[in-house]
Amino acid sequence: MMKMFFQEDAPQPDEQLRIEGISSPIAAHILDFCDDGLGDNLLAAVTSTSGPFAASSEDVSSSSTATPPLCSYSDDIPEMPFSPLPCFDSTLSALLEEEQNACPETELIPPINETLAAPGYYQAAAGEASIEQFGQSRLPQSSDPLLAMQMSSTAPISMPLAPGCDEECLTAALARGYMSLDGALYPQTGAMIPSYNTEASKVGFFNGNSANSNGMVVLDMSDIGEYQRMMEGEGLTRTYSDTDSMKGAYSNTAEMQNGGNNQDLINGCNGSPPTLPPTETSGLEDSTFKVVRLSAEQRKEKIHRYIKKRNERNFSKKIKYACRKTLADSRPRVRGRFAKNDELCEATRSSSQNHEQYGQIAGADGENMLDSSDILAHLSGINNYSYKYNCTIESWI
DNA sequence: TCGAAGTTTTACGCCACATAGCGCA
DNA sequence: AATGCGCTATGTGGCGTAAAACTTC
Repeated sequence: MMKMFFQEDAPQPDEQLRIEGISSPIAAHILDFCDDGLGDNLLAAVTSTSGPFAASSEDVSSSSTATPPLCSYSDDIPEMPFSPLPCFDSTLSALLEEEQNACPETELIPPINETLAAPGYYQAAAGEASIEQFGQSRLPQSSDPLLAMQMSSTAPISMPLAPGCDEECLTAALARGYMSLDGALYPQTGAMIPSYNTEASKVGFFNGNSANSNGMVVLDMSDIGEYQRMMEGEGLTRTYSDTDSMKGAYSNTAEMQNGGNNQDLINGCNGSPPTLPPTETSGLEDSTFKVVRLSAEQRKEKIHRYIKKRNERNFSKKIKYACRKTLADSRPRVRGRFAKNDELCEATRSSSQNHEQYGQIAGADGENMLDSSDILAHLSGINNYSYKYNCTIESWI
């Protein structure tokens, strides 16, 4: 039934991608079950925060290349293709959790981007192996003054927030530590990014006020929450409803809506220095931003709730029926496929006959005599097959 | 810069059969 | 209402393979 559904009823992947105007299969996958308004928000999040993936292949034709823009920080840092997944996943995770609470059937839906969302991924996130996953969050190590200025508090590198991305998204991203805290959120503190430090569970934290030459402070992931609390206590927390902060980060409304060179602003890269908005028109004045300023207590509660949910996640494959798994594990296989019991019995009998003949021949001198386990080894799944199919054993006895 | 060739990665179908779930008597 | 029977759909894991993605020349 499922096959019939997918093959006959459901749009083909490519077709659906064209329909949805999404170039990313993952994004299309997400939209499959997010068509109740949430999908709109998600789509908005994708289109506004991840420019390269925002348009379909047709739309991309207007640009010079369909490939994501590459960051050119400095010579000693390899260029990394931009990927919208981490931030998007962070946003999505928070959104989906709410959806799952509302709709139990989502349990049957495979989790999106499990790898990125898996708890263990955080351990690797700070390592080099996974750094490209967060390419959009990398900050330049260049000595370019302009880029350095981008890293400072006065000219923050900010993550433009998608219309419809609510506070939950924000706290989710904050809790994961992959969304910039700079600019729109924490203009005085600098951007938090995954560091190049290979130590697990640590993130680099750029602090414009730091005495460190790089202005970078390394925090444990567990410290992020503490940092959040600290900032709340200092009254420095700003939501993205704060128009002042957003002005510095994103004052060009048209640019926001177009998605335009969002990545340029985010990364301060893409080969050329980011273009600072020429006007002071705040995009937050747009009616699409309907946000509520939360109190420190509410914010803390949301973050705590998110972290709690995250920790309670089960990212491993869900086995609905353990008995079926046991059976499947013990079921005989032929080239990976389940084999009939009769076929196995016949094959075993045949093997046993050959074994008997071969044993008579090779066993004369005691050499080259095959052990019964060698024959059994040719039958996939035979190791666990003795629970029921005793015929194979009996045939040798 | 482009294209061909080769390599690697990813996604999915296939298989048998116990079992859940349903309708019917 | 409870029980038994028959039928169908579902779920389970490892392997092969096509397709996609990537690399090299």
